[in-house]
Amino acid sequence: MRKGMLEYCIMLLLRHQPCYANDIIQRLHEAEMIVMEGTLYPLLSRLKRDGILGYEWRESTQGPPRKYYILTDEGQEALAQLDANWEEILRTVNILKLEE
Amino acid sequence: MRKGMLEYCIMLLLRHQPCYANDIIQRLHEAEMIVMEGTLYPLLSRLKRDGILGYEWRESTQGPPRKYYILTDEGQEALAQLDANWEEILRTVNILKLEE
DNA sequence: TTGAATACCTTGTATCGCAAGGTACTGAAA
DNA sequence: TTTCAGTACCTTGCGATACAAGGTATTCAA
Repeated sequence: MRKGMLEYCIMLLLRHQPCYANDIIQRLHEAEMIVMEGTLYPLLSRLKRDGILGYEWRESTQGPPRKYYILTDEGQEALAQLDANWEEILRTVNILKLEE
Repeated sequence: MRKGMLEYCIMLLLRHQPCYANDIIQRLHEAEMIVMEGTLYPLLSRLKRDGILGYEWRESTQGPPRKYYILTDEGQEALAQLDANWEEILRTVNILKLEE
């Protein structure tokens, strides 16, 4: 059921501050959503390719450098559309739950 | 984004009264969710095969007989689980939307 | 210089939803 | 009585998403 929600959640997460993959996994985990590495990396690459996300390399104190992703302006517009979709799904489920 | 939501919505719809395919399409449409025939029929067949749904044939005043589906007892239990999943997704999105 | 930790990425598989097309029953018009 | 439009059910092929498993590369300390 979480299918398709991941992209929305990641865009919400990256709308204000940049994160690299392990940040994202951890912060989603804190928000009670589990995501696998093998799911996340291809998704980030796709969103970058589509212009939704940008990234910059940053040095790490320990280990190799990290790719910090953040939402682009185009991504902000796409996020507004997803917000609308989410509201629609909320309405649908609420209507169905209230029906007898 | 609606991926995986369809199954939940259909189970909500069939928890109280039986419907056949066109009923389901129309009632989901009223709840602002569009679903195609080619999506619905395989999904109903799968849920039947998994014991989530049952059906009975009913004569129609016009046209061929209809398959009226309804949620089984096992389906009610599965629905309770999906309700819990849905609440979790609500929590996740709310947490992410409130973050700065 | 070797190994553990960290980080990024790829490949193969399963599932879901859609578009397109097909089968079958009914009743009314030609 | 034959034909046709309407209704209802179903299948096949395709693209997209998520996961499991495995692979590559960098860093630092033993």
